[in-house]
Amino acid sequence: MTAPVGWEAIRAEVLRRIRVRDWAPGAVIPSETDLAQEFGCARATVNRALRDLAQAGVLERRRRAGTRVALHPVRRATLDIPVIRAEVEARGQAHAFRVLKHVTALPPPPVAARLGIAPAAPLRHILTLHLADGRPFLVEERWLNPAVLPDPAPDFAAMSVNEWLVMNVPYTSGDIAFSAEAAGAVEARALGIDAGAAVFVTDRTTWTDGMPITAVRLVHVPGYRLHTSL
Amino acid sequence: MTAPVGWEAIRAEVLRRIRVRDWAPGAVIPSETDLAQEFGCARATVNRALRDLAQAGVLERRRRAGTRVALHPVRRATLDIPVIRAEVEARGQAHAFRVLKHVTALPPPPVAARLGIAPAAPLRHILTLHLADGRPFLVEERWLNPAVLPDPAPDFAAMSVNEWLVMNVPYTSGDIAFSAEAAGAVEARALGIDAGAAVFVTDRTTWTDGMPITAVRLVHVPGYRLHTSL
DNA sequence: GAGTGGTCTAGACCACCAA
DNA sequence: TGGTGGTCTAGACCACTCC
Repeated sequence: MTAPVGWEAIRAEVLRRIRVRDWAPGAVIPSETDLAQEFGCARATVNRALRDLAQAGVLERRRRAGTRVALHPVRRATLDIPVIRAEVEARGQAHAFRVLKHVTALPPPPVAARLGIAPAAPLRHILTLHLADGRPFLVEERWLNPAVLPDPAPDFAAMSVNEWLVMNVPYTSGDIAFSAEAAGAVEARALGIDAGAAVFVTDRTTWTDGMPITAVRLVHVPGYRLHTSL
Repeated sequence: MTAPVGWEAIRAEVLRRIRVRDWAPGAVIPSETDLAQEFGCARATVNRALRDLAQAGVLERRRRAGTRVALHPVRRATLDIPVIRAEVEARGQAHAFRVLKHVTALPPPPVAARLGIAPAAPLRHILTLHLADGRPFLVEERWLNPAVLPDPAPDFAAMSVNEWLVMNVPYTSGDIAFSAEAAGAVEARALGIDAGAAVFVTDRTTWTDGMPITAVRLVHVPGYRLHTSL
């Protein structure tokens, strides 16, 4: 065997051994120390390769117990979630948006529950239609915690809420859910489609340091596909 | 300032400086060497923290050019894609499946194109209904390259194709697309829903070393949600 | 050419946890 | 309690690329 050089080569070699069943699913593989000796490199280099594979879901590592080949190989894919404007422009289309509605109101109970706030706390309710080359792209329905807004509130007609938040309240934690739903009347009219058409929906809720920021629901135009690679 | 200890503390401190606009989007931050000196740690530790943030999409790093705060903060989420059986069992439900159809046939041109093979090459065409607690969960329509099957072909009535592939053809590369569609007649009948209902669809194509393995289309029962966190 | 990040080394200490 | 992975160090060389 030619000795692998570099942590990527070691990763490739480890993958090869898994593929050819040299190391079977569930089996413990040699320790970092042993592999470093076999490959003729420092343990840190082996560590780098194995850590990468563990993050990818191929290996499971536990102190003392050692490193095992994952029994139920969970494929882990990464999704890029860009600003809507960037997503449209990445398709080579021109982005524009129109604020359809902007009020302060009480959120419906499910939204309040998702954000973890009292249902009696009023939030900004903003409905935005995003356009790609002038054609409807998606409807953004957002409930926004007014506490994150500066005193002279930003002009959401100039910069979309989506973009303002990303630029001004960075790195929040949150969760996302994707689903397929039948378009409601409001969304259908905004998107120019028939009510009841199958639409791709993204529900996102974000916090920063435990403070709820926003709950947003993106209703994409029919035909939208969310892509990624393994 | 209390000196951060450990690469995670350094990552947190860097994030804090970005959040408070100490380092603005697009701006170049100090070099690893400088930060290591400031934090009183080795450069490798700073490197670990910055590399992690770059992978998360918060920073952009280029040799010689230095490290910049990302201008268009792309959120990067990771999706876990388990075996269907594991996904059902993770909900605390019992998994079962029925093979509805299993033939050798020519794939429709779009499928052949996606796999990158000649349209005249026959593939296995397998339609499987997956059940959760006895109720329809999803329909799996798969086109499978027969070249990956061993000579006594596995018994897909005992182990689903999905699971057999994951256990026997590990770590392929591929791509995934998610979309919302109106249920077709066949899928609707199998899932026990009305044709035209909005269904969540996963399209996955996988290769190994450039050899096409399979193209699969998962049609989920209405109400299915794909979850992840940021 | 010079300065950046990318990587590797040889060694060390520590947290954890199965035996 | 010993062996494992997790991390850190201080130093080094290299690849890349902007100037």
